[in-house]
Amino acid sequence: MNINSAIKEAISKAFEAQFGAALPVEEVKLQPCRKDFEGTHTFVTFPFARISKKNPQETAQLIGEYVKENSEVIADFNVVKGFLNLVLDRTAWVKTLGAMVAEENFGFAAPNGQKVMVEYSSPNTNKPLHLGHLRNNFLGYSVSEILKAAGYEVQKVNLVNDRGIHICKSMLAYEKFGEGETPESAGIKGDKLVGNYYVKYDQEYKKEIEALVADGMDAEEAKKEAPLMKGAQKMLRDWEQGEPEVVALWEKMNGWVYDGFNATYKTMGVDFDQFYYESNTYLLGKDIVDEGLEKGVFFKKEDNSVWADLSKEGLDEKLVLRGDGTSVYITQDMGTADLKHKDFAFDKSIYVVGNEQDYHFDVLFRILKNVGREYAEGMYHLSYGMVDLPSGKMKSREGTVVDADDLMQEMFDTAESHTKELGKIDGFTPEQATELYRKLGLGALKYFLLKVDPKRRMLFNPEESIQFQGNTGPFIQYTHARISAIARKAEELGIDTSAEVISQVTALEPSEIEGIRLLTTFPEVVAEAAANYSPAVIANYCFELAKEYNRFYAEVSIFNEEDANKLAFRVAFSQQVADVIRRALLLLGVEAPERM
RNA sequence: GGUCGCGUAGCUCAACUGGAUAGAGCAUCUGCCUUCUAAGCAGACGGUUCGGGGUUCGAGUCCCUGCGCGAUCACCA
Repeated sequence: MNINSAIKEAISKAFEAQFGAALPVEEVKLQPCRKDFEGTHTFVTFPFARISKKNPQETAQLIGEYVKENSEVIADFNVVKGFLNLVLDRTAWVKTLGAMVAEENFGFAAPNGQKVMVEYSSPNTNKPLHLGHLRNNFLGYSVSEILKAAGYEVQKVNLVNDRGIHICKSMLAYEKFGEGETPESAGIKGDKLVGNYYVKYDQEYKKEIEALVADGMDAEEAKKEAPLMKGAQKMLRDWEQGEPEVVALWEKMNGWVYDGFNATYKTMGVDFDQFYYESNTYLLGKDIVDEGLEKGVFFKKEDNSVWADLSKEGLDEKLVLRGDGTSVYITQDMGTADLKHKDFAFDKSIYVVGNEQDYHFDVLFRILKNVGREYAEGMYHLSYGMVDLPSGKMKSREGTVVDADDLMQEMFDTAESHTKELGKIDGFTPEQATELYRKLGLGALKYFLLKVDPKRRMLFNPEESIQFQGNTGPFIQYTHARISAIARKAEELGIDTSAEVISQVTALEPSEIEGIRLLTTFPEVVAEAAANYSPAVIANYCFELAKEYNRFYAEVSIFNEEDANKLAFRVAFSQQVADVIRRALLLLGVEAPERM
């Protein structure tokens, strides 16, 4: 039984009976009752006074009288101005819990037949992953899991930026200064090694510019004329021509980077169903340019360059093909969109990309609509804010980035020292302990990055940001571990939590009622998180549920309870909370330990 | 300068999409381990929701305006 729809139906009927007015069930909105009033659900009557033809207070009173009389789930009510507060019947709560326990995967929706593609991560292969990538990856993974839970078929994809001038810079620096170094010989991860040469390139390039300027050259000209810049550009041309030696070097170095990335992805706990590589897609999109010209949505300038005129939509003109016929960034994005749709036939296509590309995606989606791509209606740019450090923005070339591998390792170390300080490591094998530190450290980090609304930019202070108390991943994990201990003990004692037994319970504690009420909202929470592409909704829910459970845990004894029915009910309630916490955390990519 | 986003307790964030007296965590202070895990619980302290107008039964939320911060406005990706 669904308690929320039962209430809504009762209210809808009350409108019919008391006012002869129609109020469809879907239009009945309930909100949680404020703590200072008696009841759990509140119906606000102000918007409906028009329909009832009574003032809000009278409306609330008359509805209250009707539902108390006619609905089995409503035991009592009180009216404060236009607010109708409802007190539900005990047996309704008990049945509700029973129904949740019986339902497999409570809260997750049945398949809705829709397909959604989520693109995230999308790294450059010239440098290692950093803190900003962590937010991207955690977001993309979590949103994918949330969409699955909401009934979608999800395809996670990673569009790897594996070509271009920036890659050539690393390659050139390696060729000039590498002396045949390999990840094995240097003893570092492949992505780190390649990243070092990207930095090396920049250092040497700056030296060349300085030298040229010292010889009297203009600074702007020096940037163009520096041999390293010339060399990188030549290398890019050679690569595009398929020059065997350049391609071989490119393959070798990208191979190192992928080994490094795969290790980092594994540590992060993210995965992909499909990879796209820009080296395969960078020539796509030109057919769409032709198509747009034919349809008259693009126009050609005298130098043969092709443009989209978006001025009528409040934007500017946007170049989609250079005068020499070569592509720009948006050209290949247009082509890749077609490719993705051909591969997966999505109803929705999500791009998890930082907010510095808001304008780019606005333009891209409009162009695709203008050339008649119906699938463009389902495209969405999941734009997230940058992660700033106390020192300001992260700049990879200035070495102020927080490396993803290093940060995760720090988290594991911090989790280890916390756990040891608390003396909670008894009975763990070394392997189990390591596994626990991994779950806790990663849980703290993921939760920290995901609990904030994606579009907000956020501050990350390595010393202070990560805590293990309060509104944190480990707090929620701890709640789960506590309940797991209860479940183990109940198992040992052979507690019978069958529906028959728990339905015999004769009284409920306020914290049990509030806990069950929170549990009933889980399906709506999942749906809301999916609709808003927001893991923060799930995170906040987990915290609220864990907090409420901990209150219950402190106030109510389980195994000292003499009434066997109450005892069984509390065990069942606890297990249901643990189950929802566990599965909600999984939507964030966070694992819930059995012990900690 | 144009466009977009953001501005809530000392700090980090919520606020069910317009509902009641704006809530949590951290920090500070006070209690609670002989009882199922104290990474916990209870309490205190903390607010002109950036300023000013407006819309209505009701505004942190919507509209206008000013201020501040950020992003973007490339034949870069």
